[in-house]
Amino acid sequence: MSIIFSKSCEYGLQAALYLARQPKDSPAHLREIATDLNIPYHFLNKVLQTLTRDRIVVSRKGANGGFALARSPKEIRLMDIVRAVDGQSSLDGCVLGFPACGDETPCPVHGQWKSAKGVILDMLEKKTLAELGKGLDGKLEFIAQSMIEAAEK
Amino acid sequence: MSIIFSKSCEYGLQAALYLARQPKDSPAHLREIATDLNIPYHFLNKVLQTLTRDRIVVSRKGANGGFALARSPKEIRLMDIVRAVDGQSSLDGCVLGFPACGDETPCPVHGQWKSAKGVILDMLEKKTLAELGKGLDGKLEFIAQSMIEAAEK
DNA sequence: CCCAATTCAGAGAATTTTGTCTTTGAAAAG
DNA sequence: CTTTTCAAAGACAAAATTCTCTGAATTGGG
Ligand code: SF4
Ligand code: SF4
Repeated sequence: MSIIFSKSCEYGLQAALYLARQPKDSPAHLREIATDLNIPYHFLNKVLQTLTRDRIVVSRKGANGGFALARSPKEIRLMDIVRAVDGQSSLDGCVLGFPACGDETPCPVHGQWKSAKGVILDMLEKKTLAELGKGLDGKLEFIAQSMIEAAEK
Repeated sequence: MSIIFSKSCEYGLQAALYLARQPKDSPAHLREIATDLNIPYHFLNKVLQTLTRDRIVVSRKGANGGFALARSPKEIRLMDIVRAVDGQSSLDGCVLGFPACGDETPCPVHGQWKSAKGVILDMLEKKTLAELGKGLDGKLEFIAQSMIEAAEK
Protein backbone atom coordinates (compact mmCIF):
# COMPACT_ATOMS: atom_id res chain seq x y z
CA MET A 1 0.00 0.00 0.00
CA SER A 2 1.16 3.44 -0.72
CA ILE A 3 1.57 5.80 2.21
CA ILE A 4 1.00 8.95 0.29
CA PHE A 5 -0.98 8.37 -2.86
CA SER A 6 -4.37 6.99 -3.68
CA LYS A 7 -4.54 3.66 -5.38
CA SER A 8 -5.44 5.36 -8.64
CA CYS A 9 -2.23 7.30 -8.43
CA GLU A 10 -0.15 4.34 -7.44
CA TYR A 11 -1.51 2.40 -10.39
CA GLY A 12 -0.91 5.36 -12.66
CA LEU A 13 2.73 5.52 -11.68
CA GLN A 14 3.18 1.82 -12.14
CA ALA A 15 1.50 1.83 -15.53
CA ALA A 16 3.55 4.78 -16.73
CA LEU A 17 6.74 3.07 -15.70
CA TYR A 18 5.54 -0.02 -17.49
CA LEU A 19 4.97 1.96 -20.66
CA ALA A 20 8.36 3.62 -20.37
CA ARG A 21 9.99 0.24 -20.55
CA GLN A 22 7.94 -0.82 -23.55
CA PRO A 23 9.80 -1.11 -26.89
CA LYS A 24 9.28 1.90 -29.15
CA ASP A 25 6.33 1.78 -31.55
CA SER A 26 4.59 -1.11 -29.90
CA PRO A 27 1.74 0.12 -27.75
CA ALA A 28 0.77 -2.01 -24.79
CA HIS A 29 -2.73 -3.34 -24.33
CA LEU A 30 -4.74 -2.47 -21.28
CA ARG A 31 -5.37 -6.14 -20.63
CA GLU A 32 -1.69 -6.92 -20.76
CA ILE A 33 -0.70 -4.08 -18.43
CA ALA A 34 -3.42 -4.94 -15.95
CA THR A 35 -2.53 -8.60 -15.67
CA ASP A 36 1.22 -7.98 -15.63
CA LEU A 37 1.00 -5.40 -12.89
CA ASN A 38 -1.82 -7.15 -11.10
CA ILE A 39 -4.16 -4.17 -11.27
CA PRO A 40 -7.95 -4.49 -11.62
CA TYR A 41 -8.64 -4.19 -15.35
CA HIS A 42 -11.46 -1.69 -15.24
CA PHE A 43 -9.89 0.49 -12.63
CA LEU A 44 -6.73 0.75 -14.68
CA ASN A 45 -8.94 1.53 -17.64
CA LYS A 46 -10.20 4.59 -15.82
CA VAL A 47 -6.75 5.68 -14.68
CA LEU A 48 -5.35 5.39 -18.19
CA GLN A 49 -8.26 7.39 -19.51
CA THR A 50 -7.25 10.15 -17.15
CA LEU A 51 -3.64 9.99 -18.23
CA THR A 52 -4.76 10.04 -21.85
CA ARG A 53 -6.93 13.09 -21.32
CA ASP A 54 -3.95 14.78 -19.71
CA ARG A 55 -1.79 13.94 -22.73
CA ILE A 56 0.66 11.94 -20.75
CA VAL A 57 -0.11 8.81 -22.68
CA VAL A 58 -1.74 8.40 -26.08
CA SER A 59 -4.16 5.66 -27.02
CA ARG A 60 -5.13 4.01 -30.25
CA LYS A 61 -8.23 1.94 -30.77
CA GLY A 62 -8.79 -1.21 -32.74
CA ALA A 63 -6.39 -3.92 -33.81
CA ASN A 64 -2.78 -3.16 -32.93
CA GLY A 65 -3.98 -0.27 -30.84
CA GLY A 66 -3.08 0.22 -27.21
CA PHE A 67 -1.37 2.71 -24.95
CA ALA A 68 1.98 4.43 -25.28
CA LEU A 69 3.68 7.41 -23.70
CA ALA A 70 2.82 10.68 -25.37
CA ARG A 71 6.39 11.95 -25.25
CA SER A 72 9.84 10.80 -24.34
CA PRO A 73 10.19 9.24 -20.89
CA LYS A 74 12.84 11.88 -20.31
CA GLU A 75 10.13 14.51 -20.39
CA ILE A 76 7.65 12.89 -18.05
CA ARG A 77 8.20 13.60 -14.40
CA LEU A 78 6.60 11.52 -11.69
CA MET A 79 4.99 14.74 -10.55
CA ASP A 80 3.14 15.02 -13.86
CA ILE A 81 1.42 11.74 -13.23
CA VAL A 82 0.60 12.51 -9.62
CA ARG A 83 -0.91 15.83 -10.54
CA ALA A 84 -2.94 14.32 -13.35
CA VAL A 85 -4.38 11.56 -11.22
CA ASP A 86 -4.67 12.88 -7.68
CA GLY A 87 -4.50 16.60 -8.34
CA GLN A 88 -2.12 19.18 -6.95
CA SER A 89 -4.09 19.44 -3.72
CA SER A 90 -3.04 15.94 -2.76
CA LEU A 91 0.45 17.30 -2.17
CA ASP A 92 -0.43 20.40 -0.22
CA GLY A 93 -1.41 18.80 3.08
CA CYS A 94 0.44 18.20 6.31
CA VAL A 95 0.88 15.40 8.83
CA LEU A 96 -0.81 17.13 11.70
CA GLY A 97 -3.13 19.45 9.90
CA PHE A 98 -3.92 21.92 12.62
CA PRO A 99 -6.70 24.29 11.70
CA ALA A 100 -4.57 27.35 11.04
CA CYS A 101 -0.91 26.82 10.48
CA GLY A 102 1.91 27.47 8.06
CA ASP A 103 5.25 29.17 7.96
CA GLU A 104 3.96 32.10 10.03
CA THR A 105 2.41 30.13 12.87
CA PRO A 106 4.33 26.87 12.72
CA CYS A 107 3.93 23.98 15.08
CA PRO A 108 7.16 22.48 16.39
CA VAL A 109 7.43 19.67 13.85
CA HIS A 110 7.03 22.12 11.04
CA GLY A 111 10.74 22.23 10.25
CA GLN A 112 11.19 18.47 10.04
CA TRP A 113 7.94 18.08 8.25
CA LYS A 114 8.91 20.57 5.59
CA SER A 115 12.22 18.85 5.04
CA ALA A 116 10.61 15.43 4.69
CA LYS A 117 8.10 16.86 2.31
CA GLY A 118 10.92 18.56 0.45
CA VAL A 119 12.66 15.28 -0.19
CA ILE A 120 9.47 13.75 -1.52
CA LEU A 121 8.48 16.67 -3.72
CA ASP A 122 12.03 16.86 -5.00
CA MET A 123 11.89 13.24 -5.97
CA LEU A 124 8.61 13.65 -7.77
CA GLU A 125 9.76 16.85 -9.40
CA LYS A 126 13.16 15.73 -10.60
CA LYS A 127 12.82 12.06 -11.37
CA THR A 128 11.56 11.28 -14.83
CA LEU A 129 10.29 8.00 -16.16
CA ALA A 130 13.53 7.71 -18.10
CA GLU A 131 15.65 7.85 -14.97
CA LEU A 132 13.29 5.42 -13.40
CA GLY A 133 13.88 2.99 -16.19
CA LYS A 134 17.61 3.46 -16.06
CA GLY A 135 19.51 1.90 -13.21
CA LEU A 136 17.72 -1.26 -14.08
CA ASP A 137 19.25 -2.00 -17.44
CA GLY A 138 21.98 -4.55 -17.17
CA LYS A 139 20.79 -5.56 -13.77
CA LEU A 140 17.90 -7.86 -13.36
CA GLU A 141 14.66 -6.57 -14.80
CA PHE A 142 12.75 -5.06 -11.97
CA ILE A 143 9.27 -5.36 -13.29
CA ALA A 144 9.80 -8.81 -14.68
CA GLN A 145 11.15 -9.85 -11.34
CA SER A 146 8.17 -8.36 -9.59
CA MET A 147 5.83 -10.24 -11.82
CA ILE A 148 7.56 -13.53 -11.27
CA GLU A 149 7.54 -13.18 -7.52
CA ALA A 150 3.98 -11.95 -7.52
CA ALA A 151 2.93 -14.98 -9.56
CA GLU A 152 4.67 -17.28 -7.09
CA LYS A 153 2.64 -16.11 -4.14
CA MET B 1 -5.86 17.22 5.23
CA SER B 2 -3.05 14.98 6.17
CA ILE B 3 -1.02 13.42 3.41
CA ILE B 4 0.05 10.42 5.36
CA PHE B 5 -2.33 9.66 8.16
CA SER B 6 -5.97 8.81 8.41
CA LYS B 7 -8.25 11.33 10.01
CA SER B 8 -8.43 9.20 13.14
CA CYS B 9 -4.69 9.45 13.44
CA GLU B 10 -4.57 13.13 12.71
CA TYR B 11 -7.20 13.76 15.38
CA GLY B 12 -5.30 11.51 17.76
CA LEU B 13 -2.15 13.53 17.33
CA GLN B 14 -3.96 16.78 17.79
CA ALA B 15 -5.77 15.58 20.89
CA ALA B 16 -2.58 14.25 22.43
CA LEU B 17 -0.85 17.55 21.86
CA TYR B 18 -3.82 19.27 23.41
CA LEU B 19 -3.56 17.08 26.49
CA ALA B 20 0.16 17.69 26.72
CA ARG B 21 -0.50 21.39 27.07
CA GLN B 22 -3.15 20.87 29.73
CA PRO B 23 -2.25 21.96 33.29
CA LYS B 24 -1.21 19.06 35.50
CA ASP B 25 -3.98 17.30 37.46
CA SER B 26 -6.82 18.77 35.52
CA PRO B 27 -8.13 16.27 33.00
CA ALA B 28 -9.76 17.65 29.90
CA HIS B 29 -13.29 16.76 28.91
CA LEU B 30 -14.01 15.10 25.62
CA ARG B 31 -16.55 17.80 24.83
CA GLU B 32 -14.05 20.54 25.46
CA ILE B 33 -11.32 18.94 23.36
CA ALA B 34 -13.68 18.27 20.51
CA THR B 35 -15.04 21.79 20.29
CA ASP B 36 -11.67 23.44 20.81
CA LEU B 37 -9.99 21.39 18.11
CA ASN B 38 -13.03 21.33 15.88
CA ILE B 39 -13.23 17.56 15.77
CA PRO B 40 -16.53 15.63 15.55
CA TYR B 41 -17.38 14.71 19.13
CA HIS B 42 -18.19 11.06 18.63
CA PHE B 43 -15.34 10.38 16.32
CA LEU B 44 -12.90 11.81 18.82
CA ASN B 45 -14.65 9.70 21.43
CA LYS B 46 -13.66 6.60 19.48
CA VAL B 47 -10.11 7.76 18.92
CA LEU B 48 -9.59 8.56 22.58
CA GLN B 49 -10.99 5.17 23.50
CA THR B 50 -8.27 3.65 21.36
CA LEU B 51 -5.58 5.77 22.96
CA THR B 52 -6.93 4.82 26.37
CA ARG B 53 -6.86 1.12 25.58
CA ASP B 54 -3.28 1.57 24.46
CA ARG B 55 -2.42 3.28 27.75
CA ILE B 56 -1.31 6.46 26.11
CA VAL B 57 -3.98 8.43 27.86
CA VAL B 58 -5.96 7.60 30.98
CA SER B 59 -9.61 8.40 31.52
CA ARG B 60 -11.73 8.98 34.55
CA LYS B 61 -15.50 8.86 34.58
CA GLY B 62 -17.99 10.98 36.44
CA ALA B 63 -17.78 14.46 37.79
CA ASN B 64 -14.33 16.01 37.45
CA GLY B 65 -13.34 13.11 35.26
CA GLY B 66 -11.91 13.46 31.79
CA PHE B 67 -8.80 12.55 29.84
CA ALA B 68 -5.15 13.04 30.65
CA LEU B 69 -1.86 11.68 29.39
CA ALA B 70 -0.89 8.40 30.98
CA ARG B 71 2.73 9.42 31.39
CA SER B 72 4.97 12.40 30.98
CA PRO B 73 4.81 14.13 27.59
CA LYS B 74 8.55 13.52 27.45
CA GLU B 75 7.86 9.81 27.20
CA ILE B 76 5.23 9.86 24.49
CA ARG B 77 6.56 9.84 20.97
CA LEU B 78 4.44 10.80 18.01
CA MET B 79 5.14 7.31 16.75
CA ASP B 80 3.36 5.82 19.75
CA ILE B 81 0.17 7.56 18.80
CA VAL B 82 0.43 6.69 15.13
CA ARG B 83 0.98 3.05 15.91
CA ALA B 84 -1.90 2.96 18.33
CA VAL B 85 -4.38 4.54 15.96
CA ASP B 86 -3.39 3.53 12.44
CA GLY B 87 -1.23 0.53 13.23
CA GLN B 88 2.35 -0.18 12.31
CA SER B 89 1.34 -1.30 8.85
CA SER B 90 0.37 2.24 7.95
CA LEU B 91 4.06 3.08 7.97
CA ASP B 92 5.38 0.12 6.05
CA GLY B 93 4.18 1.09 2.60
CA CYS B 94 5.84 2.75 -0.35
CA VAL B 95 4.97 5.40 -2.90
CA LEU B 96 5.01 3.11 -5.88
CA GLY B 97 4.18 -0.17 -4.26
CA PHE B 98 5.32 -2.58 -6.91
CA PRO B 99 4.21 -6.13 -6.29
CA ALA B 100 7.56 -7.49 -5.18
CA CYS B 101 10.17 -5.01 -4.14
CA GLY B 102 12.49 -4.09 -1.37
CA ASP B 103 16.15 -3.59 -0.72
CA GLU B 104 17.05 -6.66 -2.78
CA THR B 105 15.09 -5.80 -5.91
CA PRO B 106 14.80 -2.04 -5.68
CA CYS B 107 13.19 0.20 -8.22
CA PRO B 108 15.17 3.30 -9.12
CA VAL B 109 13.45 5.68 -6.73
CA HIS B 110 14.08 3.35 -3.88
CA GLY B 111 17.05 5.32 -2.60
CA GLN B 112 15.28 8.64 -2.51
CA TRP B 113 12.14 7.09 -1.21
CA LYS B 114 13.94 5.49 1.70
CA SER B 115 15.56 8.75 2.61
CA ALA B 116 12.29 10.65 2.52
CA LYS B 117 10.69 7.98 4.60
CA GLY B 118 13.67 8.08 6.93
CA VAL B 119 13.11 11.73 7.67
CA ILE B 120 9.47 11.12 8.45
CA LEU B 121 10.00 8.05 10.60
CA ASP B 122 12.81 9.83 12.38
CA MET B 123 10.51 12.69 13.16
CA LEU B 124 7.82 10.39 14.51
CA GLU B 125 10.36 8.34 16.40
CA LYS B 126 12.28 11.14 18.04
CA LYS B 127 9.80 13.92 18.61
CA THR B 128 7.87 13.65 21.83
CA LEU B 129 4.79 15.51 22.86
CA ALA B 130 6.98 17.48 25.26
CA GLU B 131 9.18 18.76 22.45
CA LEU B 132 6.08 19.50 20.47
CA GLY B 133 4.75 21.59 23.30
CA LYS B 134 8.06 23.40 23.70
CA GLY B 135 8.98 25.89 21.05
CA LEU B 136 5.55 27.27 21.61
CA ASP B 137 5.94 28.59 25.10
CA GLY B 138 6.71 32.28 25.16
CA LYS B 139 5.69 32.64 21.59
CA LEU B 140 2.09 32.94 20.72
CA GLU B 141 0.03 29.99 21.72
CA PHE B 142 -0.17 27.83 18.70
CA ILE B 143 -3.32 25.98 19.45
CA ALA B 144 -5.11 29.03 20.77
CA GLN B 145 -4.12 30.86 17.65
CA SER B 146 -5.41 28.03 15.53
CA MET B 147 -8.70 28.15 17.29
CA ILE B 148 -9.10 31.85 16.88
CA GLU B 149 -8.37 31.77 13.18
CA ALA B 150 -10.57 28.74 12.70
CA ALA B 151 -13.42 30.51 14.41
CA GLU B 152 -12.98 33.53 12.15
CA LYS B 153 -13.51 31.59 8.96
C1' DC C 1 -16.66 -1.14 -49.76
C1' DC C 2 -18.66 -3.67 -45.86
C1' DC C 3 -18.25 -6.63 -41.91
C1' DA C 4 -16.51 -8.67 -37.96
C1' DA C 5 -13.09 -8.52 -34.51
C1' DT C 6 -10.39 -5.82 -31.48
C1' DT C 7 -9.50 -2.32 -28.31
C1' DC C 8 -10.22 2.07 -25.94
C1' DA C 9 -14.06 5.52 -23.83
C1' DG C 10 -17.34 6.41 -20.61
C1' DA C 11 -21.46 6.26 -17.58
C1' DG C 12 -22.82 4.46 -13.76
C1' DA C 13 -23.85 0.51 -10.39
C1' DA C 14 -21.95 -2.31 -6.61
C1' DT C 15 -18.71 -2.94 -3.06
C1' DT C 16 -15.45 -1.75 0.50
C1' DT C 17 -13.38 1.38 3.48
C1' DT C 18 -13.45 5.37 6.15
C1' DG C 19 -15.60 8.80 8.70
C1' DT C 20 -19.70 10.41 11.42
C1' DC C 21 -23.78 10.07 14.29
C1' DT C 22 -27.31 7.64 17.56
C1' DT C 23 -28.18 5.27 21.35
C1' DT C 24 -27.56 2.77 25.43
C1' DG C 25 -24.81 1.35 29.23
C1' DA C 26 -21.48 1.66 33.07
C1' DA C 27 -18.48 3.99 36.38
C1' DA C 28 -17.55 7.85 39.56
C1' DA C 29 -18.76 11.82 42.57
C1' DG C 30 -21.34 14.06 45.70
C1' DC D 1 -30.16 8.35 43.94
C1' DT D 2 -28.87 11.89 40.41
C1' DT D 3 -25.73 14.01 37.65
C1' DT D 4 -21.64 13.89 35.03
C1' DT D 5 -18.63 11.77 31.96
C1' DC D 6 -16.42 7.93 29.48
C1' DA D 7 -17.29 3.09 26.91
C1' DA D 8 -19.12 0.70 23.35
C1' DA D 9 -22.08 -1.30 19.74
C1' DG D 10 -23.83 -0.39 15.76
C1' DA D 11 -26.56 2.55 12.32
C1' DC D 12 -25.70 5.76 8.78
C1' DA D 13 -23.18 8.59 5.28
C1' DA D 14 -19.50 9.72 2.29
C1' DA D 15 -15.60 8.55 -0.22
C1' DA D 16 -12.58 5.41 -2.53
C1' DT D 17 -12.25 1.32 -5.13
C1' DT D 18 -13.90 -2.21 -8.16
C1' DC D 19 -17.07 -4.09 -11.54
C1' DT D 20 -20.88 -4.11 -15.45
C1' DC D 21 -22.32 -2.78 -19.53
C1' DT D 22 -22.82 -0.12 -23.72
C1' DG D 23 -20.75 2.68 -27.23
C1' DA D 24 -17.34 4.32 -30.58
C1' DA D 25 -13.04 4.16 -33.26
C1' DT D 26 -9.79 1.36 -35.91
C1' DT D 27 -8.14 -2.41 -38.53
C1' DG D 28 -7.90 -6.22 -41.56
C1' DG D 29 -10.37 -9.74 -44.18
C1' DG D 30 -13.98 -10.91 -47.36
S1 SF4 E 1 2.71 24.14 11.38
FE1 SF4 E 1 3.54 22.93 9.66
S2 SF4 E 1 3.92 20.88 10.49
FE2 SF4 E 1 2.63 21.95 11.98
S3 SF4 E 1 0.53 21.33 11.48
FE3 SF4 E 1 0.93 23.25 10.34
S4 SF4 E 1 1.77 22.66 8.31
FE4 SF4 E 1 1.83 20.87 9.68
S1 SF4 F 1 11.72 -0.73 -4.73
FE1 SF4 F 1 11.48 0.69 -2.97
S2 SF4 F 1 10.77 2.64 -3.85
FE2 SF4 F 1 10.53 1.06 -5.46
S3 SF4 F 1 8.40 0.37 -5.28
FE3 SF4 F 1 9.63 -1.01 -3.98
S4 SF4 F 1 9.67 -0.14 -1.90
FE4 SF4 F 1 8.94 1.45 -3.33
